[in-house]
Amino acid sequence: MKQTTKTVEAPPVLGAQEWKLMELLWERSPQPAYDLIEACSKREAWHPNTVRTMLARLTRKGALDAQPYKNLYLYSARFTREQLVEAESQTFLQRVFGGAIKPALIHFARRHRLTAEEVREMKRILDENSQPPRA
Amino acid sequence: MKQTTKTVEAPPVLGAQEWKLMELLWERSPQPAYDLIEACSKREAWHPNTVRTMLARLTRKGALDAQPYKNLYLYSARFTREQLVEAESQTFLQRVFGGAIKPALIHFARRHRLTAEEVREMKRILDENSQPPRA
DNA sequence: TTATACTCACTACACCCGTAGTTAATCAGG
DNA sequence: CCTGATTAACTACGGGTGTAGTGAGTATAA
Repeated sequence: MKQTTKTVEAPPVLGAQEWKLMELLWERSPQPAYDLIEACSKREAWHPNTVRTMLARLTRKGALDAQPYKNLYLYSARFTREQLVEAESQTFLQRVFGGAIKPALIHFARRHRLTAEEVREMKRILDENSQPPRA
Repeated sequence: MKQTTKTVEAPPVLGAQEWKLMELLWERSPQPAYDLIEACSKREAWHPNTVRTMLARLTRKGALDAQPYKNLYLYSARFTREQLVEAESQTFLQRVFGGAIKPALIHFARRHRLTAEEVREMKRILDENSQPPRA
């Protein structure tokens, strides 16, 4: 069997507009090009062909799965939003903070005012996720 | 006086490699191309011309200032690291989290294990920055 | 003063992304 | 069966980025 080293496929890198298109696919998959074009022409005022090109590229990149159905394709996301977010976050961390999480967290916490409620939530999450992995 | 609306210049968007080059300039500015080429050829194994091209582009983009000195240029960063980090973070937040800070913070806090010390620090920062600005 | 070794400038090229026009295949209606 | 509408495919193009080759000017060493 033809099988390379890379067993687990890494999610591809997306551009800003491509993210927006993916959002639609995460809301609902699969979808035919028509629906996506419809939605995009409203939400983003994109030309139909623009959407089609993006669909083709996203498919080629492996971000989407294009399943033939009658005379058209049904597109669906091949990665969850979480997976893409994770990948993009890694890239971002690497680029901007040299991969270190702490300065990033500090930066975000400093730059954005949070409500008392949000602060409580954050603290809770910090506690949940900071237990020394003693097991 | 010729003065457009945009008084405060926005920092340009940088590629991944460009960030690495900028790091050198943030460590020390100004620097002649030679030193940067030297450093890059060690740290990143880049071809001298590659570095020069990047310097030219960064200068054209307004990320660097090229000050003539004798028969060469002294390059210096025109924005602080903090400024670039801020800009890049905004873009990232927008792309990936629709501009919302909370999901981003949650994502980062969840995905990365922090030491107890770091958790304390984060909490302190959260407290510092969440006081309702009552003054 | 001439060759050498630097400096910077200009050019190249592949691939990505945003945006869209053009063409070919096909399905549905008359 | 022919026509019109729709789908998908192919082509295009400008700007960005990573990577580098080539050329032109100049300061310096021999």
